[in-house]
Amino acid sequence: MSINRELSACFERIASLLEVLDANGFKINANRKVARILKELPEDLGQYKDDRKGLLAMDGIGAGSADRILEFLQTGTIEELDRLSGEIPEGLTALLDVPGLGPKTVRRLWQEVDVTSIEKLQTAIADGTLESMPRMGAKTIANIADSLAFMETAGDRLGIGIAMPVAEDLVARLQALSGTRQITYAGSLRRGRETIGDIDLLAVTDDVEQLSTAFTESPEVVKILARGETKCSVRLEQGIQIDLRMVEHDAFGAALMYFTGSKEHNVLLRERAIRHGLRLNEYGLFPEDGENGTPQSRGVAPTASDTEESIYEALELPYHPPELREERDGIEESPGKLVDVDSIRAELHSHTDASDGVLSIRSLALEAKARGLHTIAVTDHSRSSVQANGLSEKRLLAHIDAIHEVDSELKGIRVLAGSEVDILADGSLDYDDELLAKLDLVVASPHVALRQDPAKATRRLLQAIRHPLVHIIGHPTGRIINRREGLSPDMPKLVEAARECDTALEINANPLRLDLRDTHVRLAVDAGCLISIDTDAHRAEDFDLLRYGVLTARRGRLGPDQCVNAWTAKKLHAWLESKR
DNA sequence: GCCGTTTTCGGCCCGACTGTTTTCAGTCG
Repeated sequence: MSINRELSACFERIASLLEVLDANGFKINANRKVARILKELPEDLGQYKDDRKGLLAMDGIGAGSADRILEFLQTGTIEELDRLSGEIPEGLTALLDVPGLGPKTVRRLWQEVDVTSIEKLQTAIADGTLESMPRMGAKTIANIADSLAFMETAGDRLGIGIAMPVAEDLVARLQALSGTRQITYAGSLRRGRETIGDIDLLAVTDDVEQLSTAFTESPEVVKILARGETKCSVRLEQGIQIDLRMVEHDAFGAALMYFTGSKEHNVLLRERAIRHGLRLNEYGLFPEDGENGTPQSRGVAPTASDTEESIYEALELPYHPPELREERDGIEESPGKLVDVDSIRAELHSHTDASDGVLSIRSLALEAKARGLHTIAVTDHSRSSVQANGLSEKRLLAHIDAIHEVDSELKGIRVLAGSEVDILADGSLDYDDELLAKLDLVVASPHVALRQDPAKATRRLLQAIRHPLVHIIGHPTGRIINRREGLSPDMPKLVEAARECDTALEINANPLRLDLRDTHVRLAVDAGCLISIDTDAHRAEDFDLLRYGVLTARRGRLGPDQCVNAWTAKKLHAWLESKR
């Protein structure tokens, strides 16, 4: 585990321990916030060992946290964490992960019936101990038992590539109901996060009963978690939780903003509203009149509510697209122009049946042309990728000729001869320079030795970035979401070298990869680095994965000027030519 | 614990639903 994740886990644990000890809620939140900051930090925390000022410069890290981070970097432990851990039984905080159990209940379980672990909780349910507790009725106990059973089967957060089709399918079906006027997904899915905890739907309907019934009785629903006047919540067989909120048409913008989040973004907006003498909730932005009760219930007319744009405007803020509503995104800075799916005109990383794809060169090119691209690069695997049927030098030479032949036959699209060349463990490339120079485009990617230590990985990738014949570094870390952590190179160093050498870093759009990840993209964009968004297509439908790469790019604030795939054919080809 | 466009002290977002109670605490997002 990287030092960043390790430290983040320490602060997360401190927060949980404080929570069970019933400490000040703001103090708990402050620790959680530090945990999130450290988890997302793109650079290695090790470099802050003697840099207290650098730590304090991060928004959300104060003197207390800075000192604890330094303590950990210098001694490997945090005294406060050890002390808190000593006050609380070992397995107790694990109970906080049980849906429906919060700190108050966990504390009561511990102090009243000596339940201090998941195992003891199961026993206490089975032998009836739980029933002896006040305010612990049959329904509550049944819900806890159900949550425990659910936890045994539920795995990691859902990848966006799984969640998006589920959400779109459900939205389409509910949209078709006669009473549904408007329905869309919100939450982290709309923000384009790489993984999703649950799916949030937001709807305007003339028939609450019809929509609620259709939703809760969908065939894939295995449990109804809640069903109220404005909110329903269900769990699907895949273990996905889906919340449906029903709102009035006039409040759709406020509700969409609220349920899109992030929570932290909402808090920033609300705090700003208060400073402007306003009050923001999911029903609208209201003037603050000092009266008790919610403004919507008292019939106060909102200053803005029907669209997100109108609310940002009323708060005198630039509009923030959903992808830029994370805690790390300030609210005052204008996001500027971002890439979108329509602005992508070139695919620079794709495979044919010559290696591990399924399409012929010609079919692949026609697929690209049908999608309005002006350029497609065929980049089959190199010789070391035996598992992917990588091409020997001899096969590659013949392949180059075959690609150029298709290029000369097809009108309306340029078909480039490229290769996805392995970056070997020592940083050298899988073909010699003479052969690489014959290619129109070289994508260099790591496929093996993905557990290298960070220093080695950094040297390895720097060597590839600086190679004069390399255009793009493909999926730079090699991570697979939820399955493989991949390399942890010193990203600021890579980004700096990439900028100097005019080498692009790839956002691999495959939802299992999304590599570069959003925080790395941001770092690269800020450094002035070139970025390539590619689908790594192995079959026709893979071209549709582009959207996930674009979402990640937008989360990193990538504009069309720095995205080589958004360039005109002339500009793109000139850049490729400059490395020949 | 963090922070400052009235503050270095005193704030720190807001509402829905559930279950167990007879008016609300706890949890969640």
